[in-house]
Amino acid sequence: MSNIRDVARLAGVSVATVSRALSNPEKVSDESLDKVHNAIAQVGYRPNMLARNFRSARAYAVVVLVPDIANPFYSLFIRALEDRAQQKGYAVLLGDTRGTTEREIEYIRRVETRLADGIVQLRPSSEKSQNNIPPDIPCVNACGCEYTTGPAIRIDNRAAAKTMVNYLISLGHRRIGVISGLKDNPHAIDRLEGYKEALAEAGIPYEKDLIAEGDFTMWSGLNAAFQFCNMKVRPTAVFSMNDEMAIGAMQTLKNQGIRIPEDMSVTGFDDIAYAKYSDPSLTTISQPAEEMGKMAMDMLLKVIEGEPLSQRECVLPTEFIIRKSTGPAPGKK
Amino acid sequence: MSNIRDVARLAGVSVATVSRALSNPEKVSDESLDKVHNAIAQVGYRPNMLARNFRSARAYAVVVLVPDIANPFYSLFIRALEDRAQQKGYAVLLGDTRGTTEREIEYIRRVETRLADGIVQLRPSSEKSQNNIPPDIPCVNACGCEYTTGPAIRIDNRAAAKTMVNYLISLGHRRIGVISGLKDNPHAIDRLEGYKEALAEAGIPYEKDLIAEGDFTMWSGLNAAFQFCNMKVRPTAVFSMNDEMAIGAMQTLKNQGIRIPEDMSVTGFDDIAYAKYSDPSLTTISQPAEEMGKMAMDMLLKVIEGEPLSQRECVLPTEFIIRKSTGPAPGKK
DNA sequence: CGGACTAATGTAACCGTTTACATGTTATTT
DNA sequence: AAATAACATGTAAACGGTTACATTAGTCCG
Repeated sequence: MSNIRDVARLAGVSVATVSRALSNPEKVSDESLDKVHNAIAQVGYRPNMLARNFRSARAYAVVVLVPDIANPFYSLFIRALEDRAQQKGYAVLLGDTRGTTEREIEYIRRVETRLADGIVQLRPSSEKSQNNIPPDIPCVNACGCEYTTGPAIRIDNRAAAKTMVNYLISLGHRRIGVISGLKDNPHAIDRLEGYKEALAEAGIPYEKDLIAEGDFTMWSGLNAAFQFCNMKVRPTAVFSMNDEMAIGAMQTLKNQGIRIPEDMSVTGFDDIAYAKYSDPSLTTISQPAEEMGKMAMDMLLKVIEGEPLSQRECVLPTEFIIRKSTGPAPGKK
Repeated sequence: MSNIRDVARLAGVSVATVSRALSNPEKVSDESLDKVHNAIAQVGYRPNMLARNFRSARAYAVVVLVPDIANPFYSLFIRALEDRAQQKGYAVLLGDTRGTTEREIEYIRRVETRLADGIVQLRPSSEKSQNNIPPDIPCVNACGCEYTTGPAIRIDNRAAAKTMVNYLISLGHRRIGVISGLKDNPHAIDRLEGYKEALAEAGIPYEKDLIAEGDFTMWSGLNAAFQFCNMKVRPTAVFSMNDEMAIGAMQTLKNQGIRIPEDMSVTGFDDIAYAKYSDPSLTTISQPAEEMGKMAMDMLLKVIEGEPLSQRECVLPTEFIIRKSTGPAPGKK
């Protein structure tokens, strides 16, 4: 494998000139440039980026900490993140933590040992939930909530949830079930807040029994729905905190002979690709996953470069999408 | 940031001893080991992996070339791949090509410039389809077909398709539509081969009109289904080459008032998570995505280390899963 | 007791770049 | 014509580890 010295020798110039020809061509005469390019072509030289990175003390890589890459919302986000990273000359190291702290720490070590320059954190974190990332390492939280500290990209979960519940209320629903995420999940907390606000403003009392806990998987949505089926007085609408659980729940409801939306309305959150193709298609909140991925990368790069951020956190707008899984409450028109 | 020399000075030993204490502790006396560990703790030393990798001329990273990370089959595969990579001390560089050759080449350059040690290729390739990866760089094709050359992990697409079509035939179907991938996609070619074989063995003539071309997206499945709806004599079953297209197709069929499976059976391929929750749940072929991811990583590591492979290609078994989207052909029982 | 061997450690070269600084050449200014 | 600036290039010192080789001290054995 040829190195920069081979090229220099063959071109009849110094290594410095070769190096400059590659990274600062404007500082090199056209004549030298030619000689260098010919020599490079002749020996099939490829600069050793490992050496370059070592010298510049930069990995030109970022790790993305994601609870589960198989989750379609995350994969959409990561696709956009990676796209932007590639444009900027950075690599993306995949850090699927499977939700474990152990794994997360292993990946954080990667940046402590210089194999990556920073972290995009997709685990929603708040001041309460433990944060394993030391304060001195560049990081942006791309799935933040209202209590997230440090650089963050997020949506207004509370407002989005409130919009959705307001809509259900406007359709005449008064008993609105919730399929929540795990109780301590920051997103679940924010969204539940929005739910409560909407109820309060409509003068509907909050009932704890109407909250079923899930874990954002279809399977948990499927289970949660049974809780509603078995109630003496069933809710007429269910607000699920993500699309997967909503899809799982609809499965249960249909199996129990409950028609959607005639007997019960169901709503989701995220607007994953399948939401449009579920039966019935799902009324949901669309998160700008791609926009978030791009911004997270841009923001992280600024932190890495030490540039000041124009704003500590960036709250992106969501879109409210009405499809066929929601309708007037039974008995109303 | 402290380096190995700082540690050596503080511990009162040489840099060589520190280096050995970290990578070959058995070559160092207990006494020195202690001194080194204390010094490391005292200055908070973290070895600079960039330097280590540079010296060892290894990136300890592999790139995974994937046409689209948002495709659930791929993300499942990658999750497993990454898991294994992490175990073996390797990082996974995400290389979402979006199907473009340009992108693919940019990522291949990453290994030519030593930023990665090898490639896992998820784009199905055959001798015919262009292969941009130079023969000297370690690579395993993890989505191979019958004509894939070089180290490969794959399933027997032809046999799996044949099993599926045989099943449909056994239910009395004689007009069986196909939603294919792009004509030149190696998977589509293999699977179509299986389809033809099954028909031939049952004495059913092959009709070109029954083949609708899609591109593995739900949207294309949705479109393809119209082609069948508009036929004078509709097929009574549709064999889709992946689950997404099947789900899209079912959407169209249901909208046209065609009942599944009473009027028309629909089958998929891949067994993505949503296949179980679609309406009706989808009869499909399950690919061992996780197993494939693990094996691909193991295989690539062998190629990188220069170990001989016990077998050039590894063909993994698929599972045939019957759900509710298939039933007897109309009129049969 | 001396030679051979082993274990622990140190010294310094090396990996392939980048870049500060020095040098030489040519153009521009006074 | 001398002084100065601008440009192109070369020399060599980093960067932070690893490791071949040299050195020293201690052990074993005939």
